[in-house]
Amino acid sequence: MSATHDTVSHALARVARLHRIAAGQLLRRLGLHPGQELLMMHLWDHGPQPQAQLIDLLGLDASTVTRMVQRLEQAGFVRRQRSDTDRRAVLVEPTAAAQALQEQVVQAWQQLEELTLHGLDDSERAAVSRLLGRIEGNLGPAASGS
Amino acid sequence: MSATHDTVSHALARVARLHRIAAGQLLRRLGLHPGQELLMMHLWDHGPQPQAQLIDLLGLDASTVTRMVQRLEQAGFVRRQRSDTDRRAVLVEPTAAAQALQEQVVQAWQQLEELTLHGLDDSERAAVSRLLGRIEGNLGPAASGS
DNA sequence: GACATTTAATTGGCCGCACAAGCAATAAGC
DNA sequence: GCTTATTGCTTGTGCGGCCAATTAAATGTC
Repeated sequence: MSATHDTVSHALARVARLHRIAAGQLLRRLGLHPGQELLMMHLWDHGPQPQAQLIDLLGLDASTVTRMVQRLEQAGFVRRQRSDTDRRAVLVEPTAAAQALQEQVVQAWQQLEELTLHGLDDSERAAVSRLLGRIEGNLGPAASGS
Repeated sequence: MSATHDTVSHALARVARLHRIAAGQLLRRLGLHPGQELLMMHLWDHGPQPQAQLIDLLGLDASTVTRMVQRLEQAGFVRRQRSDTDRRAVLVEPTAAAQALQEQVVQAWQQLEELTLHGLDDSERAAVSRLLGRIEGNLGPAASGS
């Protein structure tokens, strides 16, 4: 197969894109765009919280989260509220509409998970988790030499 | 750690983003944006080819490739040429400037690969490749049941 | 030949996402 | 107190990426 570089990096990029597309198709009918569901899930899990927290937890850029939250607010899924104790912080909380969505999102996410891991047995799934974790550690914060 | 859903899907999304950021940092100084290097590599590997081919090979949306190629052309890395045999097709070919870049890109890509897989032994690396391949198959074109 | 159909590419619109720069409020140093 | 970081968020800009709709050329059908 010619390809001198059938690297993991290539594969990772391709898989991630396919995965994102799959997620998009599942989430589309719920009115969410891929990426937003991660934020919403954090909100559902940990309750109302300042954006700074979301930024940290999701590992996203602050500007990304700002705009994502703005759009989610416009879509009616979250509410924003300036904190009293710290007037620059913004608290984000899910709306009732979002609560109603939670179940469906979780379901879609399970579908996606099953689609992703279809045909892999338990030990293989464990291996995937473990290896992805290792890679995440490698690419993570303490980004190596220099 | 609370999180009820530490799914592979979550991990995959996070890892892919980290990976993309790492790629971005390595490619930035070369004047390329993450994603473009994949296109260029295909061009280097398989020579001048119509966009349709690139779209197919990369698995990207046609519109994405159109604009990516436009930007790469503006940046001076590719040339576009309407095909004589098929007047709607556009042939894309790397420029000399791009050729000069190839080596550095390949190097950056190797660095990225090493960073990504740092600390994993051969068998683990093989496992990553194999498992990603399986997942890619699952998410791929013939998207499963129903 | 005249027609509909498929294919190649493009454009418009919108989102995720990052980096860079900026603004306002808080905290730290003196 | 006043000045200087530092922190939390926002806006500007630009690319990757998708989908939907459009144009133009090539095929296919009658």
